[in-house]
Amino acid sequence: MQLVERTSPRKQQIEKQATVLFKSKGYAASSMRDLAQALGIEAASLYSHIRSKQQILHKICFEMAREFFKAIHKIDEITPVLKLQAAIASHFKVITRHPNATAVFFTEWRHLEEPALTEFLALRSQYEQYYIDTIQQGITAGNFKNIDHKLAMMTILSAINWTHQWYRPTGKLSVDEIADQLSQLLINGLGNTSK
Amino acid sequence: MQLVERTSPRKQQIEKQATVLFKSKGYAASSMRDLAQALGIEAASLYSHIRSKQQILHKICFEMAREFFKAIHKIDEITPVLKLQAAIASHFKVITRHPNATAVFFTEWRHLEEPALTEFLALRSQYEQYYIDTIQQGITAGNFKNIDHKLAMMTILSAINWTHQWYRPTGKLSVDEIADQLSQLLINGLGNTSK
DNA sequence: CCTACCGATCGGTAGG
DNA sequence: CCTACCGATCGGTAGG
Repeated sequence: MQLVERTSPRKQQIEKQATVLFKSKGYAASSMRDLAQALGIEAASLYSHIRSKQQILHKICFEMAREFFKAIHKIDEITPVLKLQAAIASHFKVITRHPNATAVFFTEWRHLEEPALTEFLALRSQYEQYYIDTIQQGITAGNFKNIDHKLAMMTILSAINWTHQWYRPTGKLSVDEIADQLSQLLINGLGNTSK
Repeated sequence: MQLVERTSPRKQQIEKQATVLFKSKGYAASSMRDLAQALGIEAASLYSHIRSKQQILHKICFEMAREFFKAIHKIDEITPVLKLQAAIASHFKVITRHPNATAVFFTEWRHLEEPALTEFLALRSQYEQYYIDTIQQGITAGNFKNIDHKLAMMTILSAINWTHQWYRPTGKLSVDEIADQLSQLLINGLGNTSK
């Protein structure tokens, strides 16, 4: 007796291929015929496994949203500096673990149809609030400069999110080295204060 | 006798409206019928003024590329720190002056057809190289920490580029204040070193 | 998973 | 700037 609804292997395969396709061509420019061809079947056959093109996008976006929230929930640091460092590292690692899905998440979410779009934006705001709060705490505690919270949050998140554009597992820097250098750059700056 | 080829007002109007449309729906999801409707004419009538949908995208992307290069060419600072500060401020100001066109530039360039796409990517690399070189100079001079050049360049540019997502002329921070805080955050970091 | 097909919409042209 | 229209392609369904 199977109580948990499982995703069939074929469905997973379709979703995975769709993720690759959406990433490379964008959601709107990706056709179901492109997707079917990549899988070696007819377009009509896709609909035995999936409901619609939109549903695939929905799944990608909301699964990634969950991954980002999970990353934050694991953080058990107390001081603002350590919290922010941990958040930067965890967020970056979600991107490295799901390079295609996070790329779609970042660039294609706006093709979500209502009410999913509104729900998605609410989740994003909620996530951003964690960073704003942490920055606020750091300013109050005297650890951070008194800088506009939203500007600081946007700067930090955009820097991490942009890694999906250039990070390659085969690059010379390891995942941990990039996470460290990102934290270092964002928290301590590029300037050399020892001189 | 008119030697310089001028863009007719109607053509400009079409391109401006297309920029707004491409920004809000994305290039692929924007139809020429959408564009015509926004202008109160029939889709077929657009082609008296413009050659194709692709040509409009091409113009937007390459005009903005020129704007960004112009911003850099004006910089006459000598020290790496001042050069970088000036570059950040100038780059951000191009975004504030062309909020719609830069949004399309950032998100829709990948819908350029060859050979324009390859040409565009070459321009982008060339532009990025200016930042990499400046960072390299700063490291050599001992002004900057010894951090991966490409990572630093990507972090800086992504932070500035992302401003198009949240900057509003009606916000509480002025253009100069944002430029200052961005430079401050990227060069000196969020951390409060005075404590 | 296929064949056959639907109505809708696409970018663009002909000709005025 | 319009009417009329082209061939191509779209997401998706019916029925097996």
